[in-house]
Amino acid sequence: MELALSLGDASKAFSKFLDKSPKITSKNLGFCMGLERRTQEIREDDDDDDDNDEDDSIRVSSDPPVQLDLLPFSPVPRPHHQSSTHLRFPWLTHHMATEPGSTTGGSGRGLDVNRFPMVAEGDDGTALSSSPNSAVSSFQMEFCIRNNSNNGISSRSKREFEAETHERGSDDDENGLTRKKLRLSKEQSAFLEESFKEHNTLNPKQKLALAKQLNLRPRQVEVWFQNRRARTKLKQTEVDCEYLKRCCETLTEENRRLQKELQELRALKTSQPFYMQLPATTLTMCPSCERVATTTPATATVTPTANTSNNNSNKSTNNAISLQVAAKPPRLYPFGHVQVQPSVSHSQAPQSAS
DNA sequence: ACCATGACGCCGCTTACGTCA
DNA sequence: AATGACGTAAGCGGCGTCATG
Repeated sequence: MELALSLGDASKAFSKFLDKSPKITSKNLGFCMGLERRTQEIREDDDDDDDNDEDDSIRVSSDPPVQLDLLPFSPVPRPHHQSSTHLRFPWLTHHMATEPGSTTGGSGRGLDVNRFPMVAEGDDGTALSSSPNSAVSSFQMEFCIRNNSNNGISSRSKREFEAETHERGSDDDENGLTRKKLRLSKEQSAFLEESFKEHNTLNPKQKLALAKQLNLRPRQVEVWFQNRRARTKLKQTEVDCEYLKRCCETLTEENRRLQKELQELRALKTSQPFYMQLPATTLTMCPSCERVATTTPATATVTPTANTSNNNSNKSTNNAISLQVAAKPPRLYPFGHVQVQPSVSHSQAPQSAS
């Protein structure tokens, strides 16, 4: 049995695992088990107050057994020009993104970040704002968008405007000594999410471009991506743990079943008269695990071999029971696109002689 | 070729703050 | 209004990598 357990960088671990097991293809990922219905949804979208949260949630049920087919984690970075110029964003669709003459500052994304003065940047891209955590950026962009599209500010924006105005005032009062909590606007977060979908890491150019477009400091973009990667990893770890837990449960159940079967066979062997022990059935016991495989000339065996690929344990133990599990939990990278397909579960694998 | 050093980016951990029930 | 849980932006230190001398 081969299981890949990774609580660290799962993607690397599993890719290594799969690389080392070239025969383990998607066809072999037949050890199917569903992740149990979790009380906490696996949510890839961190947007916390959208009404359509359910659309962004991944719900995986354990019944009936399902096979989790995974979109391959494809960290292949696209060329920057692809990722940064042709995105469509819902809040821009009708008003700005489709307007060829919109004042985008040449970005083509339709975010009018020039309505308000850009945060001055130093040579290294660091904003030369008076306050290290100046809150000008977040509101500016939202104000631009809403003002552009609605000719007015929503109540939320108004509230934020007042709050931020207050913050700025206090910021000036305290000369930026206290750490101010800057919450990115929904639009900024969505924009960053879209970028994260394209590439979960940033090169300096991309970082600067994003920062300019969102009217954020490059450091903020960098931090956002770091935190986003951490969140993704955390969720992936949760999924991995859940998956391994289910693996363990299933294997325990399988072990219990086989032990019971072994007991029955032993009882049968001792209770049968001597003359019944003809070579019609051959019992082979693995010396290490004391599991029994029976082979009859014409029928199948109790060996629930789930994988026909050559493996060393099979060779070393001859007819020992081989339950090979080679699968991987659903990958969330880069953005949790998990396709859940009903499939034949392991419990439905050939178990003819039982 | 080898080594020391600094810059840089990422990660893990942590803190501080905003939001919500 | 007070409070605790939770999410998240941001700080900090460590580590690996790379370029340079």
